[in-house]
Parts: sequence; C-alpha cells; structure tokens
Amino acid sequence: MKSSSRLSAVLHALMHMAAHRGPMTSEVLAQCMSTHPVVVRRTMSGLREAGLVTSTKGHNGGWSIACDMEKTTIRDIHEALGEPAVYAIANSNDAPQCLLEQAVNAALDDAMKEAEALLLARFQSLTLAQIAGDFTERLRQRHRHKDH
Amino acid sequence: MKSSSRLSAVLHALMHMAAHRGPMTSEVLAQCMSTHPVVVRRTMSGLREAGLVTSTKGHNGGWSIACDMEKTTIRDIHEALGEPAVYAIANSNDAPQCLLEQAVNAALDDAMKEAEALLLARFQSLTLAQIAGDFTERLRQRHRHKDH
DNA sequence: TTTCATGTAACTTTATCTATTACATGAAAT
DNA sequence: ATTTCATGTAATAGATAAAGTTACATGAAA
Repeated sequence: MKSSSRLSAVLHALMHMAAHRGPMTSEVLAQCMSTHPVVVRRTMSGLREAGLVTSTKGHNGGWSIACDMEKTTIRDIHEALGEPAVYAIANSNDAPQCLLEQAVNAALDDAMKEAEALLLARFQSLTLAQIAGDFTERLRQRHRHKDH
Repeated sequence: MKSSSRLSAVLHALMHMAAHRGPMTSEVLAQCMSTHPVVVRRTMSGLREAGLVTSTKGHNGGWSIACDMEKTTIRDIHEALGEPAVYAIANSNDAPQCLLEQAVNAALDDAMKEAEALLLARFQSLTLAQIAGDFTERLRQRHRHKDH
C-alpha cells in the first residue's frame, strides 16, 4: 500500500505559517516539507476553499493562516483535504452477492467504522493551538537540555 | 490511495473452506474471490505458516482449515498476513529534526495509535465462528423472505 | 508414468500518490 | 507601462505497491 502524508504535511506547513509573521511562499513551504511548490499549492487549495488559509499573488505574496488556531481542529483540516480514506484495508467487493462474503464484510465494516469514528473524534478534539503548545513545550525541553 | 483487500479476501476464502467438506483448490478459491490462483497461494502461505490452514498437493489436493473456528480471531488472520499497515495516512517524515514537525507527528501518532488499538481489540474479539454464525443468520433471513 | 495441484521466482499490469513542466493570471515594485 | 514575483491549474512523467500472469519445479494420487 502507498500511504498519503498530506495531512501530516499540511499540519506541518500550518505550524510554520503560524510561527511566521507575514505570508510564506509555496517555495519556502516546499523546502520545509521537502516537496515541490506545486504540490504545496495543490494541497493547500483545499484549505483555501475551506477558508482556513488565504493566498496572495505578487511581491510579498504567499500563504497565511486565516483561521482561529484555538477553534480549528485536525478534523477540520482532514475535511478540507477532502476526507481522504483513512484505512489501507478495504473490502474486496462492496456489494457482494455471496452471503458468506456479506457476513465477512459486515464484520469488518463494523469494527472499522467504530475505529474510524474514534479516530475522527480524536481529530476533532485536537486543535492547531494544542499542537503549537506542544511545540513550545518541546522547545523548552530542548533548552533545558542545553543548559545542563 | 490503493487499499489492500487481502484480509477481506482471505476471510471470505476461509468461510468457503469451512462450508466445504474436503480441500478446495486455489483455482476454485480464486473464482470465489475473483482473483488469480497464484494470488491465492501467495496470500494463503502466511496462514499456512501460522498453522491456520494446510495445503496438500496432487489429486484431491488443495486448502483446508486447520484451526479452531471458535478460537481463531480476525486478529490472528491479520497477524498471519504479516500485519499489513492499517492506515492509508502516514507521517511524511518518521524522524524529523524540526520540532514543529515532531509536535505534529506526535499528535497524529497518538490519535492513530489509539484508534488502531481499538481496531485490533475488535479484531481480537471477533472469531471465525461468529462470522460463520452471522452467515447462517443471513441465510435464514433470505429463506424467510422467499417464503412470504 | 501420467495427471493434478501446490510452491515460488520473475515479470507485467494497474492504480495511485507525488513530482515536474508549462503556461496563464494577477499584484507589487521600479 | 513594464518587469518581477508569486499563485492557479492543467497536463504529463516518475515512483511505488498491490494484483495479475507466466513459467517451471516439486510432490502426491490415480
């Protein structure tokens, strides 16, 4: 399976944008995320449509955060990305005739839906501000280390 | 994302094997699962190594269940398949230097590990016998429909 | 000894995510 | 005005992983 890292990448970009005064260009963000500027634009376009970020052209242009870090959750970001599939596991057939396969699918779906609901609930309870707070905590830890 | 359907396919095969007296060939199983016999062998080899099924060559050869349906869980099957990745979502970088990215990864990992633990716990609480039981229930339902 | 069926390596196909190129649009600086 | 900077987006290429296929070896039963 090939897994997507868009959610992780976008969150990383948002953290940099939050820690930076003024817009950041796709090129700079792409360097942070070791990817291509066009990939940044493509990925961020979903967030722009959702009103979570803004982009401006020309000199001093680039990307800026346009949402409340305290209120915006990981789930909001996930939705803005188009709610990509969470699981790498899927049924081999979505509407099987075979009753045996139906029973298998029902059992798997049950378990997976429950786990997905938990994951989305956790995403919903986690704000950008909390992640930023964890960052400052890590910064403190690092400085404490250096001092001794 | 391209999701793997091996778990679903293998469970479907096991249900057919349980409902069938005597070994089933890879070719017949492949037809049930609309796939290729070699894919069946490849996929089932993990289960054979785990002792969950046996395979015999030659005339009247094929695959047979070798485990207790009451005691074998979906999680056992998942493990026998090599515990393939559950998520289609991953961090873009597993050991980032950037503290911002570390904070993002930690937040995502937390939520995802918890959801994965729940999923695996559900898998562990679900036996092959339960799925087979659900099948007979569905069969009953279908017959009831026909009778009215 | 022939036939059937698995075991497995090697290769091909297919699907999907990511990267890149190319060009259009528009805003600021000169 | 025109140049420069930066995004917007379509189109194409590359990379990767799962599934499909081919080919041939192994071994058991008829």
